[in-house]
Amino acid sequence: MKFSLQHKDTSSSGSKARAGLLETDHGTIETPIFMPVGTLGDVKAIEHRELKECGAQIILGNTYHLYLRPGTEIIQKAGGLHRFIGWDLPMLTDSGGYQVFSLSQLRNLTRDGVFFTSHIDGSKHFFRPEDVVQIQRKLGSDICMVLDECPPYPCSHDYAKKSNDLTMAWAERCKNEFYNNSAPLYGHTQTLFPIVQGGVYDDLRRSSAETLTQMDFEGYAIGGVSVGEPKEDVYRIAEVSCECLPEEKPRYLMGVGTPEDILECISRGVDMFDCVMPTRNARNGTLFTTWGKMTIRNAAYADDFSPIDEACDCYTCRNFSKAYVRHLSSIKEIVGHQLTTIHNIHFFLWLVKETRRQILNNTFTQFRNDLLNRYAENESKRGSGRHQKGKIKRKPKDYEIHKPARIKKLD
RNA sequence: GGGCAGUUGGCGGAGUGGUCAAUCGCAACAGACUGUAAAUCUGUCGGGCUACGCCCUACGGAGGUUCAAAUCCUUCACUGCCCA
Repeated sequence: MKFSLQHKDTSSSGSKARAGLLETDHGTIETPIFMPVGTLGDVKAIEHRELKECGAQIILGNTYHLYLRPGTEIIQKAGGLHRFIGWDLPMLTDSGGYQVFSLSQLRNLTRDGVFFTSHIDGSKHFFRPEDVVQIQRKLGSDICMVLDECPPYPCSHDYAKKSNDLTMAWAERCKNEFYNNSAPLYGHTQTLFPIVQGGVYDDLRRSSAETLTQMDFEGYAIGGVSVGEPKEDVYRIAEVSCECLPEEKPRYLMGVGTPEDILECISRGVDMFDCVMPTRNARNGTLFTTWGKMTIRNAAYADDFSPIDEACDCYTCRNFSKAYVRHLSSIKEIVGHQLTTIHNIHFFLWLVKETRRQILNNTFTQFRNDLLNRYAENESKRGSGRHQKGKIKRKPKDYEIHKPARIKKLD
C-alpha cells in the first residue's frame, strides 16, 4: 500500500483538510473517502454493481462476523474474500474490536484476548490479537485492522488508560504477527492499521497516537468514538489524534458518521471514514440530501412526485419520485430498501468526492460552511414540526445494556 | 319459519358487574439510528381541557335491573352456521 498526500487545503487558517491517493493492489482510493460497511460480505440492500455505480471505491467487511459465518475456511477455499464475494476493488476488514463494545454482554476481556460467546449459536470463541491477524490473512483484505478494545462511554480516565494500554499491547502483538509470522495468501499485498484509543481524554489520545506512531504503521485509525459521547468530543478527539499522527500517513476515523461529522472531521485532518448510517438509516426511512435529512415515510411526501433531491443524480433520484419511494419504504418492500440505500450511499460518496474537489480547489471551508448552515437550518425546521410530547429515550434491550467492560488478569 | 353463535375503538381481536377510554397485534402518525446481533427500536394513537390531573362521548340500537353495566335482563336490527 502506498499513500501520497496530494494537497493540503488552504481555504482557511483553521482547515487541516487534505486530499490524497491510497494505492492498493485492488485499485487506488481517492481521499477523503467514505467506505460503505459490508459486515457480512455484502453492503445491505445494495448489489456490488450498484455500489460501483454510486462511486464506491472500497468497502468494509468484519472479521468477527465472517469468521462465524460462513467461516474462515470457506472463504479461504474460495480464494479469499474478494473472490468469495465477487468484489474486485479494495476492502478493509474490521477486527472485531467494535464487537467488544456492541456485544459486551457476550464477551469477556482478558489480557491475552477476547472470549466471545457467539450471538448466533452460543458457541465459544477466543480471539487473541494474533488470531485476528491470521484470520484477516485468510480473508485477504487490503487493509487489516488490529484487535482493539472499543471502550464504552462514559468511561473513567483510569479505565480508558488501562483499556488503551491493552490496545497498545495488542497493536504490538498484531504487528509482530502480521510482519514476522504471516504472509499474504493470494498474491496481493495487505497492510495493517492500528487503532488510537483513550476515550475522551486528550492526554490519553495523544499518548496513544504517539505510541502507535513510534511503532510505525502504513496508516492509522482512530477508534472508540460514536459510542454515545457528545459531538464536540468526537471532533476534539479527531483533532488531537490527527495532530499526533504522522502527516504522510492516512488517518481513518472509525464509525463516523453523519454528513456533518464527516465534514467536521475532514477539516481536522481525517482521510477515511466508515459508518452504517447511510445503509441502516436508508432501510429505516431516513434519507440524506444536499439540503439536510428527511424521513421519506412521512405523510407529507405521499403525493410529492418530485425526486428526493433535485441535485442528486443517483439511480433513485433520476427515475423515481418521493411519493413512490415513500410508498415502497413505508410498506417495507425490498425494492424500497434498495432504492433508499442507493440514494444514501450515492449521497455519502458524492459528499466526499465533492469535498475532495473543493479541497483541491482551495474552497473547502466555504463549501463546508454552506453545507453545515443549510443542514442546521433544515434541522431547526424539522424540530419545529415535531409532535413529540417529550424527549423519548429508547429502552435498551437486555443485550444492549453495556455492562462495564472488564479486563481480567491484567495484573 | 326454527335452533345455535355472534355484533368491542380504522382493521383483527381480548375483556364477561366496579381496579375499562378498554390487554394485544396490524394499520396510521412522529422520532431515533454513527468500526451493523438493526428491513430495527421508541413514543403517540376517541374528543376536549386551566393536561403527571379533570371533563365529555363511547363496546350494534332502544329500554330495564343495579350504588355501579362493554359485561346481567327484555326487545329490535344485522351477520354466520345448522335444521325445515
